[in-house]
Amino acid sequence: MPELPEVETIRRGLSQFIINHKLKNTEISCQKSFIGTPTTGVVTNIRRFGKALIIDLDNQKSLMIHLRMTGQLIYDGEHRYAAGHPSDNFTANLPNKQTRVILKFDNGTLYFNDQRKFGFIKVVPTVEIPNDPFIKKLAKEPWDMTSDEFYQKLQNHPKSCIKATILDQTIICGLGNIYADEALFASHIHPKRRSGDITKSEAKKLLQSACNVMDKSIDSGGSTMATYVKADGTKGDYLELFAQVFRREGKPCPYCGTEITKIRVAGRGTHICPRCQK
DNA sequence: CTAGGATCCTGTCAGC
DNA sequence: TGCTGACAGGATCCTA
Repeated sequence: MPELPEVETIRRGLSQFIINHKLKNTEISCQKSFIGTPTTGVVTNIRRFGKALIIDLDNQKSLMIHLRMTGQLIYDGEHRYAAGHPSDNFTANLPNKQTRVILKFDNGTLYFNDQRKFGFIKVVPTVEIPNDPFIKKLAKEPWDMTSDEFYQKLQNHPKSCIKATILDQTIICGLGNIYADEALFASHIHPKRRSGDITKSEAKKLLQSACNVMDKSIDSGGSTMATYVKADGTKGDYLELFAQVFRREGKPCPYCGTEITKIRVAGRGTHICPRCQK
């Protein structure tokens, strides 16, 4: 998905458009994508827990949205605001084949598109959000965790490789495949290292790197979206703004010039500088 | 309990 | 052209 920075970007953007506006109607074209009974109400707040987005309504209900791998939220009203899995849908005429749910507001329409149907929108009583099985299990986000705490968590999974460990949302929350690779590269840690072999100072560096790469992405989120909104259909390459290794296999490492390679770790495509990351 | 692999689903791309 | 397999910005379930 859309990892934490993308969801935060969506949260900030959507807040501008739909807070204090009424959700009037829901159209569902894929049952799997919508859990619970559609509801109506005025949006009072938009929150985020890790990669989950929560839209609170004034009727004690909330919409919990998880985009998983290919989810997108595209708001179309006076302005268009699109975020999530990048694709031509950001500027396409909607709804289209990948539109799974349409939320109609009094001032515009929010399209939930999701190619692979892994994501969902779920109606939950607002008070029950903290008890939702997914929300409940989430660990702290990197900014809220001390490096000692993080180090201890790694020690609890000594035999798991470090990449798998930091992708686990119950251990540290927010990183996905891109930011995991970027954070490991910035810390000069090879993704296949056993978590138990990570030293205290490496853990500290990794935690800081996780904060840094996601901060940087969140900071550029606004301009990224502006690029996509352009009427001429110009596509902003979101990754170019900050990625040092992700999807850069065959290109030189920005530090040492060694060719970046792509390997498989924890079942995921993984990008490393074979020289910088040991 | 852990760690790793299969799985959900659609679409695209490389290789024959 | 058409087919096939691999793979994809995530998380869960199953197995050993």
